[in-house]
Parts: sequence; C-alpha cells; structure tokens
Amino acid sequence: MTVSNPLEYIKNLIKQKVLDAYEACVSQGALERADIVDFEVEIPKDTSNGDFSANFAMKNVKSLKKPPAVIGNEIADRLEKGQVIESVSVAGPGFINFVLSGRYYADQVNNILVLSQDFGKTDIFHGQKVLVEFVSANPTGPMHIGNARGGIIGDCLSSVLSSTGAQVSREFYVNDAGNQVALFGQSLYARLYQLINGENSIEFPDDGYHGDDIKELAAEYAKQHSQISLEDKDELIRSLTEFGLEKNIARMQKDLEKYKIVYDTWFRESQLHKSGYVAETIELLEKAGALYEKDGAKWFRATDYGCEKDEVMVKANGFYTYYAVDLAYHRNKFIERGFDRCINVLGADHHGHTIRYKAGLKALGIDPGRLDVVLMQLVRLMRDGKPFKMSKRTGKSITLSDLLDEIPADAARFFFNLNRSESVMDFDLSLAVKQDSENPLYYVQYAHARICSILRNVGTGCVKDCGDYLYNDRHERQLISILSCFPDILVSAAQSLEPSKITKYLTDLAGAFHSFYNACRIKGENDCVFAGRIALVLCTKTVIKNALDLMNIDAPEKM
RNA sequence: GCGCCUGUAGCUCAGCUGGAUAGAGCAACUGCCUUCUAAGCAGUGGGUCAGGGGUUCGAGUCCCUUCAGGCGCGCCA
Repeated sequence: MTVSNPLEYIKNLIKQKVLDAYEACVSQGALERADIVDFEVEIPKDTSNGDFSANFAMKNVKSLKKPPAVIGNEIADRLEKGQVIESVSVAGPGFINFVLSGRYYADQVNNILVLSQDFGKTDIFHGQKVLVEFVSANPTGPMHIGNARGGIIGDCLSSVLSSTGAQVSREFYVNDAGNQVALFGQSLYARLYQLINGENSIEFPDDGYHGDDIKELAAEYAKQHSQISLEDKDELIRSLTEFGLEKNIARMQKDLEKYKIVYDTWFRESQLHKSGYVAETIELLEKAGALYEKDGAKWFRATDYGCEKDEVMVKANGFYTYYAVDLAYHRNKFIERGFDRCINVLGADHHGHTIRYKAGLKALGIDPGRLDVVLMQLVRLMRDGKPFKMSKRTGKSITLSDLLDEIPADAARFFFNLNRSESVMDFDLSLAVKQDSENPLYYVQYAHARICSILRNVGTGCVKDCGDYLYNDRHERQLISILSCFPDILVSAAQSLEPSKITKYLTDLAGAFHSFYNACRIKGENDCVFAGRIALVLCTKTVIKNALDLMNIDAPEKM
C-alpha cells in the first residue's frame, strides 16, 4: 500500500487514536462524555518534545471541566501503542506528545521509494481546469525585473497546481491593441521620420516611448523596407506597429524561453476585438441593466457590485476602456474556454483591479470566487545597497534579457521564488551577479550532487527498500520527517497560491540531508545499516529531484 | 482624504491559519577534511516580534488604535 500524503495520513491516524482513547476514558469513567472540540495534530517546533503533538487537552478544558494536564494524562494512559506509536507523554500546558517507532520511519522510506517520481503528487484539485495568467507584459517594450518575478511565480504556481491534480494552462495575455499600442506606433513613426529627415525634423510625442529600443526598431524597419513613404502616415504607422509588435513579441517569447517558461497560449487582445467579443460582453451587461450613459460615455454600475465608484466601459470617443476589454477577456476564459478557475499573477500596483474584475464577473453572472488574484509586490532594484529607479519610459531599466545574460536562468528562477509574493523584494544587482555560495540554490543543488557522488562511490548494491533497518538516529529521523512532508507542502503551496514554499522546503530538506551526511556514515557499515541508509539517500535524491523538477531547475549530478 | 500591502536578530527572510524556551540563511567568532564532495557540518554571540490597548487556558499570529514605509484611487493601460 502506498500513501500519497503521508503527513496527512499519520496526523489523522494519531487523531483517531486520541479519540479512541477518549472513548476508553469515558467508558471507564475517567472523563465525562461531552461534545469534543476539534483539535490539531502537529509537528512540534522543538522535536525533542516528540514527533507529533496533539492539543486535545487544552482545546477541551471547558467541555471536560478538568485541567489540561489531567485530561492529557488520562488520554495518554489509554493510548494504544504498537506498530506506529512508540511512546506517549504529556508536557507543557497539556500537549500529548507522540514518539513514533523505527518501523514508522522505515515505512515512510519504503513508501517514497515505491512512489518515486510520483511522490508529491496528490489529487485534491483533481479534474479542475485552471488557467494561470502571468507576466502579460506590454509588447511595447522589453520586459523588466518585475516580470522576472511574476514569471517564476506564475510558472511555479502552475506546476504546483498540476501536482495536486489540476489541469493547468499557462497563458500570456498580449495587449496588442488599444491606446498603448497606438502610442507605440506613433513613437515608431516619429523615430523613423527623424532617422530619415534628421533629429529635429519632427516633434516626438510627449507621452511616447522614449526608450532606445524604439529607435532600434525604427532603424531595423528602415533597413528591411527600401521604399518608405512618409506621406501616407496612417498606413506607415499601421505597418510599423505590426512590425514592432511582432518583433517584440518574438523577443519576449525568446527571453521567456531562455528563462525556461513555456506558455500553452499567447492570447491576443486583438482577437477579442476582431471577433466582436468585447461588443457582445458590453451588450450582455446592457441587457442585465448594469450600464448607463453619462457625458457621452457608457458606464458600468460597479458601485452596485461593491466598488467605490462606477467605471467607464465605452469612452465618449467610442473606444472601449481597458477595463471593458479585460472583462471580456475574463468572460472568455470562463465561458468560451470553460475554465473552472482562473488565477492572475499581478504586480501589486494593480491591486485595485481585483475588486473591479470581481464586480464585473458578478454582473455577468459568473461566480467571482472562481477568480483568484495573486498580488506580487514589486521588485526594488538596488546597486551596492542603494535603490535606483527603473522606468520603461526612459528605457534605462535592466531588462530580463540583460539579467539572464548575467546570471543563469536557474539561479534567477530560484532567487525570485525565495520570498512570498506579498513581500517587497530588494534585488541587488551587484550581489545577484555573484555566483557564489550566497545563492541558496547552490546549497540545494550541492546536496543533490553530493548524493550522486555517494551513490557513485559506494554503489546502491541491490537496495530496493530499507530492509530490516529501523531508523533510530535523530538525524535520520529528522530527514525522514522532512521527506514525508513534501506532498503536504505542495498541497499547502497550492491552497495558499504561494509557490515560494517550495524553495523554503528545499532549503530545509538540503540542510537536513547535510546534517545527516555529517552524522551518519554509509561506507563500511554492516549490511543492515548500509541498506537502510542507502535507501534513505535514494529517497532524499528522489524528493530533491522531484522538487527541482517542479521548479524546472536542473538537479546536477556533479558540482 | 479613502483603500490595499508591509513592519520579526546587524542584513535577507520563515513562522505550518492561536500553541511549548520565537527559527533559518548571510555577516562575526570557535572548532571539524590521511574515511562516502568542506559549495558542507557542529557550536557561540545576537530579539521589547514597530508602539499601545483588547479577546483567552495561551497572541509574532485574531480585533481596535497609533507610528513608519510601499502602492493604488483617470473617458491611461
């Protein structure tokens, strides 16, 4: 028998044993019968107290009308020991502490060996069709460091959700229409004009894109088109825009690929316009009576759905607002493409969108609970401990492409997934470029390489499981406990939409392995110990590999 | 002004949805390679969990409040 989530399994088992013991207390008159308050079985912070602890006694002080220490002892006296539970004690304010047997630890190891590359997978979100949209940078310029963070959060979150059984699609939403794109075209036109007729021949639009990438695009266009007519401005802008967008989109795809992010779909905003889907969405709102006209514009009664103010959907000039298009896009995800759940990874500067999206969905008759927004605080760029501004406008920012020229994709992937997304992140360039032990990725990868080296040196023999070995060393037990948590970590990461739990976990796991390695020898030990420890090393290798695979980071055999 | 996020060791951050003496990494100091990878391990020092109230057996965690920082509040996207 294999257990996909051993941590959950053992917690439930202990919980049941406690309840059984309580029944025994009742039938023997030691405790009165009462409605039991739900309690938790947890791994104590300080494992010298035990492998697991239950807070049954404290939770039920009121219902059982006895001090927690008394309740704890009555329960502990009647707890059935055996294959799994080695000893029980009561400590502190009334915790019932459990020490588990060597057999239990051996079972954990064998379970992982059997499940192998499937260890970690669960089915809590089985069958759920999920769309994760992330990065979605404007195709009007290069991607910045913030996109690097959003990229790994979205990508890794997608993998985490897959591991829990969800059917996940990764999507990049390409804003290839609208005001920004028009401005992009005008900027390109101005640069091309200047290129042909001189720097001061035409005024550059005030709110245009000032970056050097625009100049480069214009120059490239000039090189590829021998006949350029500046007279037909509209046609030229159209052509330039198309040229620029395709170049930029292709470049983003290339950069993201280098960053090891592969999308299932690159969804273009323009197709929502072409197919009339935006218009259709507005009509639906109209029919639902959620719209009204004011000052020549069409407004959505967002205040009826929990927002602070109403929103313009169709501007007085007849164009749709960004919000209207985005709402149509979300309707498309849920209705046209049938996703059960959609997750957007957004920069924290967009946090105001969340409530508006949800309001719009509600008005369209779609349950807003099906949309989740992961807000990611922005990355603050530092150099030598001092912050410096980045701006797409001035074009002086460090792009994702620049970054990946400096540091390996794996290091960047690990680094940007180190902190939970809600925390602001300082990114010190001078530090990140250094590829030394300050990067925690190497700590983790080193553990894997070290394991491979051990296996090369001592061989695995014919070890298929841990044999008769019972794990009694505290380093072994600590390592096994952490290994067993892996599926539960993935579940927790999926539920909280927080993929940084994986990097945290990997660091803990690597630490436990390094400690074990220093405390316990393998080579030269008798056959029984040898088999047991090789089995444990194999497990560790499997779990590190599974976790790194999940993050799409290389697990090196040598370092 | 209103709203969202953040405040934990010198620095970067965890803290498992309320549990035991608040933990890691980096930096500092002390030990450990003629034995499986020292990119490692073991140990020491370092804290008013921003401040103040409250809720209860019990608060870094929940509520209120003050302070500090970040970000939003366009017929921009």
